[in-house]
Amino acid sequence: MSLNIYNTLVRQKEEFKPLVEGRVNMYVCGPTVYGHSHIGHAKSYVSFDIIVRYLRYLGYKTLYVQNITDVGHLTDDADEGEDKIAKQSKKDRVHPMQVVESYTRSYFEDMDALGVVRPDISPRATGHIIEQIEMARDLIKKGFAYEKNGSVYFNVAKFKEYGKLSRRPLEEMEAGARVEVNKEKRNPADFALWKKADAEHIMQWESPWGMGFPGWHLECSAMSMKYLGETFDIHGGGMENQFPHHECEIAQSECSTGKQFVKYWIHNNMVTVGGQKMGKSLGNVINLKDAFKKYTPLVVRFFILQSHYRSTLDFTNEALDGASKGYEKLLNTVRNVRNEIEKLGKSENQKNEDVPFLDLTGFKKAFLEAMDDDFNSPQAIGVLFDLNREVNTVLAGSKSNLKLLNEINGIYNELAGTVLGIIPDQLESAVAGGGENDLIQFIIELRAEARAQKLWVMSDKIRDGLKNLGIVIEDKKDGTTWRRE
RNA sequence: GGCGCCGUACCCAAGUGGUAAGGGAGAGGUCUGCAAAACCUUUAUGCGACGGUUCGAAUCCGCCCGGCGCCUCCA
Repeated sequence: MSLNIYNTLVRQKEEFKPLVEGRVNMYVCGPTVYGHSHIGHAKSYVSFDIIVRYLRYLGYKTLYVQNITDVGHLTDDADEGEDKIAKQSKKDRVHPMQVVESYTRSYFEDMDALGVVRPDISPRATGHIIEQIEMARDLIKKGFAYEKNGSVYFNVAKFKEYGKLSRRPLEEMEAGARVEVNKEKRNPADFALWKKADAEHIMQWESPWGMGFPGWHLECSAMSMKYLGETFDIHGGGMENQFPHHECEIAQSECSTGKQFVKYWIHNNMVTVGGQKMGKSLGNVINLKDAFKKYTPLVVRFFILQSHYRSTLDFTNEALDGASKGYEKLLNTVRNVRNEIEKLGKSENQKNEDVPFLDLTGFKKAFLEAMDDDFNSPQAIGVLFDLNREVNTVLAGSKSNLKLLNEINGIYNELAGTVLGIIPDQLESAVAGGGENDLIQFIIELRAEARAQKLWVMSDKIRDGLKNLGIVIEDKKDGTTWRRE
């Protein structure tokens, strides 16, 4: 089977064929850095993270570009209102660039915690003003844009295919339905490539049309094409950006180059909170830094991957708690496999005889088939749990050997680790030595003696005490193991 | 008003023509000094309602009900 991707452009799954054999150029709309990241960012970037991870797993040399928007988004309409970053800088009483810097760091901090692999290039809009001006100038020269009072607008009427992504025919759009029509525009649907800046506007640059700043949509076109070429393989983003953002990107890019802009458009769905849209206006935005206080980042990641990227994800404590338990179950098995490997590695007895049969190849195949089908991570995780059950059975039995366990460990590392990114780098081992671990091991030995003498009150007290310290004791046939909660 | 999505057990969630994955929770059992973990069994003749197409539909078509999103900044 081969990789199939749901392409918004054609509204169906298509077999993935890169423009250049063995290579993938991919761009994803990044965050506007004027506040801490929220769970919506988490869903989006975790989703695209497994797409990048899987493409790389399949052997594609993947160049992943994700912008940082540090200027240009306005609070109301795309072309009106206040600059959000400028607004935040006034509120925090710091320079806009300081706002941008601190929230950019915050963003990467959160994404790192979620195990999101960093983009190869994270271009900033303010670092590409020249490219944006150049593109606007080119579009004027080619007759697709016009200047009016120091601002530059894209003339939507000049691009017949406008609306092909979002399937909104221009003539059916109600002009000024909710936003007052800008008098400078020839057509209400025209959008700004460049905006004239007032004197008090802090972030502004010199241009052929006077002092100003770039329009919202321009940065993504200018930066993606700069690093990925005039036509590239994949462009991703949130569904809410299909219109107008991505539509405008297509219009300005294809008019500028005369070529197709993007081959596959991938859109991820939104997060809801208690069934309601999450948004600033509703005041129900959940920041990641807050969410992480209650759920570890990898639980959040696992929770996200347990639903498909094109489905909405409802963020509730009940659902998170369920995911948390399931995740722990999966991790427990991986931990036990590793413990067993260390233990067997040290012992003389390799227990080679009668090794149970485990169809690891079959599990791997099922996993990959799920991922091939438009990155169906929930189904892939289902396969992992099927495998889990059989591995637990092997672990509970007396028949296993190092070779089999190493193969099992390899599969977990490959599928759950490399592809899904849900196994932490550091998974404590109860067998490995080291200061605190030795101490815990010593306490467990004391308890073993108490148990040998049937001093149940004492042994239970030790168990409870360790539990209160976050250390869980498990008595097994061949001894006691422990793990941190 | 225009465009679009969704409705699967108590909760979360795959499945898009061949007879309901997986996780959580619940019940019973095995193991255990007791726990915990793990394993086994069990929990939707049923996939919002009603019609239709088909040998066969959760899956396709129609209609209705309910929820949500976009059209305005948002991942």
